[in-house]
Amino acid sequence: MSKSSKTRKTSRRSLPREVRREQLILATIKCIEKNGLSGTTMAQVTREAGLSLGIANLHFESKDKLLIETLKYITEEYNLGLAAIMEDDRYPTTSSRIEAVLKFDFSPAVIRKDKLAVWVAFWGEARARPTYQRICLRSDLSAEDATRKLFKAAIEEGRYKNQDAAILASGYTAMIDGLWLDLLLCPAHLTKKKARKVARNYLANALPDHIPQEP
Amino acid sequence: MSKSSKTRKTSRRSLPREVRREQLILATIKCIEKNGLSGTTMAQVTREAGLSLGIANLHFESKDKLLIETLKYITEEYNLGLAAIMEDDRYPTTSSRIEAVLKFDFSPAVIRKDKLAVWVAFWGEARARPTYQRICLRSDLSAEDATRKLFKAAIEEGRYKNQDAAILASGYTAMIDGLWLDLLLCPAHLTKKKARKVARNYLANALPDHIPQEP
DNA sequence: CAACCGCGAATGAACGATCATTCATTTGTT
DNA sequence: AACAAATGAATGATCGTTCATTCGCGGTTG
Repeated sequence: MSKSSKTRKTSRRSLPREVRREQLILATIKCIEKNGLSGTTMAQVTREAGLSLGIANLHFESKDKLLIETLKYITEEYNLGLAAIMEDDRYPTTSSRIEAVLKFDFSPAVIRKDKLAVWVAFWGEARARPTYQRICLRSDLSAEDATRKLFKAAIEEGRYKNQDAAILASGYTAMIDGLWLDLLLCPAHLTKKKARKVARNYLANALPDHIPQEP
Repeated sequence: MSKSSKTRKTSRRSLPREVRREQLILATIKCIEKNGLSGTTMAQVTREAGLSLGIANLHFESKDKLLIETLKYITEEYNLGLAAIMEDDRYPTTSSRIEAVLKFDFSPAVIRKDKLAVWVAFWGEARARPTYQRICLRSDLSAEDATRKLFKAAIEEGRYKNQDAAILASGYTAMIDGLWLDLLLCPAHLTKKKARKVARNYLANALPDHIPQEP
């Protein structure tokens, strides 16, 4: 009871702009998971958030802006997580850093169904919406850039024959996207554990001295 | 008189049901490429086809049915192409058959932008639409089943260590999906040639005695 | 401490735009 | 002439957006 001084929030009507915006973005993610992007309406989003119809247009200018902020929310969260691994100096070896990326890409927070559904939904509309495409592209290039640096270091350390860091990075990025898609579309056929094994097998075949087949 | 004389090239107004249906499906593919799935309207589809507004509801029962038939059109075309390679007895070796699959997956007919746009658009809505999901799933499992058989044969021939046909097939399918996505979203960054090299590198690392790094 | 007030956040009914669908009518084929 | 295919204006439903109104909060006053 006395633990928190903010327990009187229940009947509060006004909240800071940033709090409302995040409430609405989280509600949008849930709606996209349940109804798809084309089935997501302002009425559903605001009802999911437990707020009134007009509030989304109050804090975001339009539905389009709300969707764009939702996409940014998801991509930035992922890219920040990846950047944290790249900049963390507690990894002593290239090998351990690659292992960390592999673990991160299949961590519960990343492969949550609702977030995967948002990625895939925006991919589907990106070609027709330049803004979506730009955000997806930036995120994709950022992730590929990070892994390319890692693979380049590994290739130099291991003197692997026939390996090209750019090719490996493109392949790894594509495989992660494809595995996320399959986790979403065929969860009964592709488990999280198997997906991780598939990705590990790819890296283990390319960089055998850095990544073992079994962890 | 005789029914065989269909060669009347006059600007017929009436055409067989199946011709009309295909005209509309092809127009739908173009519309999805240009406007996305949520931006595709009956008015746009019928205008793209050069026909009147009401004709889509005449030959398909509803917009939903038209979209489902469009998805089936794309997935069946792909799966038939893959099945043709699997059943063609002119391939003397497992190796040559895998090469044929690799070539097929990046052939001009398969990676045409409009068709890739349709794949990705339906992936984005599949989670919210059981019918879409079922069609995508069936196609995915069919493709994975074919490649798994190929990889199983290769593994037995080559006595590779640490390779699992099911894992390889899941990885190959995921990578192809991911590369198609990147070809669509970042054509400036990932060329067709590079994408093919990425996929080849994956198989060459896993099955070095069957697939060379360079063709 | 209590009563009051003004500001701005929040609300939701109403509006207008968009779109799938229908069907009476037109037009081509046999 | 009889039939079927094709047309497109009209219809009704859905949804994003607006804005007059409501209501809670922090500050002020007595």
